[in-house]
Amino acid sequence: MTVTLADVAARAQVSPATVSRVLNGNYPVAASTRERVLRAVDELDYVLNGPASALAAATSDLVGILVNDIADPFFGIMAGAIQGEIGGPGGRAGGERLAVVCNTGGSPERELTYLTLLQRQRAAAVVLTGGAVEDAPHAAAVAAKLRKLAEAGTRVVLCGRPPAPDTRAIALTFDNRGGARALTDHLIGLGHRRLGYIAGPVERTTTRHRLEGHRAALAAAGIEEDPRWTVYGRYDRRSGHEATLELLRRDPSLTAIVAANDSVALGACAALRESGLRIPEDVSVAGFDDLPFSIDCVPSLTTVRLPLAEAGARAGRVAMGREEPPLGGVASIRGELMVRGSSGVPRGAQ
Amino acid sequence: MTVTLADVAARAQVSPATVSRVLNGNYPVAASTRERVLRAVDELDYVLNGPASALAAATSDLVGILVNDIADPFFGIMAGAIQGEIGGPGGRAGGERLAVVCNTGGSPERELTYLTLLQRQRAAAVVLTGGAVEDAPHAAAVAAKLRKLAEAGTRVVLCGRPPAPDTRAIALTFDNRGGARALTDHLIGLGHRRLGYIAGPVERTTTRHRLEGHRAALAAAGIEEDPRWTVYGRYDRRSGHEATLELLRRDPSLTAIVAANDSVALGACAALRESGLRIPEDVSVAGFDDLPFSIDCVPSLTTVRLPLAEAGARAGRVAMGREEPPLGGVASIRGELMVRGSSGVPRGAQ
DNA sequence: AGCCGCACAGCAAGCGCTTTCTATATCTGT
DNA sequence: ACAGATATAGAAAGCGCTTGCTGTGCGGCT
Repeated sequence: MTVTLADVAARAQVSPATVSRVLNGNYPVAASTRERVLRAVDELDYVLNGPASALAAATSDLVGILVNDIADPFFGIMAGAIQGEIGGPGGRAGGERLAVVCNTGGSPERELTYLTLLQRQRAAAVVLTGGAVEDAPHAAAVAAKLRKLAEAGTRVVLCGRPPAPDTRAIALTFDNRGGARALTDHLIGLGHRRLGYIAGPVERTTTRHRLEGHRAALAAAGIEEDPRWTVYGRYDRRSGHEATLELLRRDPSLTAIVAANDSVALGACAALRESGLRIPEDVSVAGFDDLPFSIDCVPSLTTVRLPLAEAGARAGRVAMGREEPPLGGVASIRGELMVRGSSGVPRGAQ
Repeated sequence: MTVTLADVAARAQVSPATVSRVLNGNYPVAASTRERVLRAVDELDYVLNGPASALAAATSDLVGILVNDIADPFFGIMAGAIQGEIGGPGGRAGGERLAVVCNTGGSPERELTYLTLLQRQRAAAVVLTGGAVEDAPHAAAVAAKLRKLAEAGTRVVLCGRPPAPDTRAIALTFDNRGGARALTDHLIGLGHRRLGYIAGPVERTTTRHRLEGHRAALAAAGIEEDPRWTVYGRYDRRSGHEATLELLRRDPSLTAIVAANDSVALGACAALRESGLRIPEDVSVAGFDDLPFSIDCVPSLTTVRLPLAEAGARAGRVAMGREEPPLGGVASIRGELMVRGSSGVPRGAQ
């Protein structure tokens, strides 16, 4: 039925062992023999049996990439960059590895199940992207899983995610706090004193860190925050739209709205416009991440650029052991404030 | 070192066979025994060895999803929907399958290599999304691969991709031609007579079909097309930006620009604005796909909505054998014209 | 000339699981 | 109470590959 190593061996008149060695190229084989084998492989259209190979060699060429939302370019860009370095077909790496991205949908259980599935497949490496969920039991479960993966020889890298203590996982973390701080500092510098904040889901680290940075800026400027100024939502445009209307209802005198990310900011812009408010004359808007579309918004979005592709590439290289992990296993990656058209001097402050 | 089935069996005082049956749940096992086994599994923290299992059972629980560009929401949305139905962890499907998305970057070789890799892993199913490359040798190679996959028992589904003849692959195709026709008809109906077209990469089916629809509309209206009105590019905003400037240079009297997709349209809008042209007063713009951000553009984008999530979900179900494939193995999925703010009556036509 | 070492090739023992076939209780019906 | 059916557990034969160890022939060395 299906062609096996033995068939190839028979055809090439060599032993299965030799065929295996030709295919893996990690053992001396005479050129003439090699050629004969390769010809047989070709003629028979032989395809290695991955599971069998993985079983015998006790390793696999699978690399898992976990993302929260595959439809969100934030993750797509990172995943693409990681995959580019993993090798995958065409990657600059030699060995062919199957980089697979797994969509957790932000659900802790799914995350855990995927990790188990990857563990089951004896994945060569795993990269977890995006913020973690701040639920103690879950965090512990994930940490335990990561520890176990590491023990089994799977390299674990966190990309854009806070370090996981007591784990051998390498962490490339985004400095969300610092970026948010710089962003709000900028707004305050323009003269804003009443700033609404549209946060992401409460339980996520990213949400908390960005909010903390925002609040640190307020505190530093001596602005007392009104609890009505913060609304929690999701990381999508719809959430930004709804939250903005809510914010406007609570305090129509807001002069700026800081969004959890660019998509949310986009929704916020739409809501403001529908409410008859001009950006930035009436209300300034700021996003986070600097996704490709941000520059094309009208007005273009003031935001914090996160080097997603670079971070992903680095994570990929580290996962493949092609780059030294940062000292201490943790690196903080800074964002860059991008001041654009959506932020301006508040009305009245001239 | 690592815990195996045998260890669990020993601990539960049963045979390995019994443990396997408990885990797979496809053979009667007494409740008391099952419980004992499960307890042992738990205590030992046993994780099944995927490769070994796949080897013995001659099937795997891997499902491959091929996308052209993982950073593009067009693919992200489809991939997410497919994955949702594949089961994956948390999916409504019971069995846990590892849905993996592979990023081909639009490269034919990568596509082929990924297919081989999936064949090597004995994937349970493969879903190919997005347009195909119109290169005869490559198309033949892909068709051969798909045939081989199908022979090996892998279910093959094409989602948003033209049918592959001589293949058992199920195809859910987008009616790009029809959608483009409707879109340009709309523009012509508004009074436009000089329309620029920003196409995608030349060699892609999607590009050709959309362009054909556009031209069919022109022909039906008796408009003779000027070759200067078409520029080929890529499916991203940058390409739209550049192409628009080029179009404007070639013929400043254009009153409308039809873009290959929404991202391209976004870039086109930016270029027009930079050129001091108003949308739609001076130039109308139209996109394709209706990605989430399209409605938030300023003005909001006239485009053709493609039911990406629905199509993906359906493809996923078909791939899992949970839904009957369409008659003849091919279904055409229509888009819906979304008339919004970016298209209007051309200047002078009042 | 004779011996050692090297460069290859083959043997065979698993890797950890699934599954067919077989064995042993435990029922069921009359 | 006994034959036949039923339910459940085990033995063992692989699945297709990798790899440590064992041959074998050859050139180079003294």
